[in-house]
Amino acid sequence: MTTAYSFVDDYLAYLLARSSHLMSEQFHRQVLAQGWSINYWRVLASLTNGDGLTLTQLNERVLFKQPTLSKLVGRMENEKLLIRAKDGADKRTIKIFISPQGQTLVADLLAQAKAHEAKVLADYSEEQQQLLKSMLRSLIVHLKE
Amino acid sequence: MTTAYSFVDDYLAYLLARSSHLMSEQFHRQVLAQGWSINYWRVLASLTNGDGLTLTQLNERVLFKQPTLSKLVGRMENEKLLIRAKDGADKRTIKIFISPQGQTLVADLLAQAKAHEAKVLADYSEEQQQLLKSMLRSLIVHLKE
DNA sequence: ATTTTTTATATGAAAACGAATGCAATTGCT
DNA sequence: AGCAATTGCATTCGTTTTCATATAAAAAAT
Repeated sequence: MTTAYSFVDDYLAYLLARSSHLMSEQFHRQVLAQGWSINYWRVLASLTNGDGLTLTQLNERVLFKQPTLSKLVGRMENEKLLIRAKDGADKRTIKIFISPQGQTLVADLLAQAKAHEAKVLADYSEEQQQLLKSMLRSLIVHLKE
Repeated sequence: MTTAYSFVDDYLAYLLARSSHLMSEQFHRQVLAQGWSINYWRVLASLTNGDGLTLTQLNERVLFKQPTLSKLVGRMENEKLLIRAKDGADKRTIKIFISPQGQTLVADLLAQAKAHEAKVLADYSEEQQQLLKSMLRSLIVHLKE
């Protein structure tokens, strides 16, 4: 018998939720302390890789509900962090880009995020770090079916 | 060079958030389809192991903000899923128990949750499952400092 | 033994969220 | 081509969340 754990401590969904929560919380305090919102950070970080995403594409990465993101993007556009542009091909979609102001902000936050991650993972070997990440990537692919 | 990933795909906080989100979302749909709220499930699941937790103890497990949980517990008490009792020792604290109605509900949901987890993890070996979980437990302990 | 600080919970006002819905553009059917 | 079904995004409105704060009890300090 090796059931020394309570239900949640052996329940994958909970272990993921809890580790995610703790990991993000630490960094979020940093972001908040600089006067920025966590949601802003999440949107900007999700936009860094490409040249613009539609709202739907962005929503898939940023893990919000569509009305939430729609309003959030509106606010961020008002604050000149994003640019919303109609895309030629499909007239229903909008394409969302990071503005120059957004770029400087996100560059700063990205550096901080990497530094935070490095600090958290400092006690783990490179192999362990890559193993954990690759297991999570595998799980994500698996869950997307 | 092995940088085939965008920032977020190599960022642990994101991998955790995304896998957590996907893992929970599937089960949450089941819960919602039965007319129950996700937050109810989370509270009940977090209460299964002991004989009552104080609000603060419960809050640490359930990952909400304190006022959120306070009101949530109030609602759940109104719906006879929980029992709030003043604890003798410290007159400030309340102790929260699952009611008989709550017990039958949570027993049902627990079985479903375990079945869901088993289904998701079916393609992974027992060793892989335990490795992933133990890595997450380690990370959680590490993040709590 | 007071006073101060900290801890545990509750609550009110304001903000955010999300389900439902609306509208417009696109795709699929026949 | 014409009509139905679907997709992409915005908005409304009831509910939930949360920040700030209140209250009361316990612990710490003096």
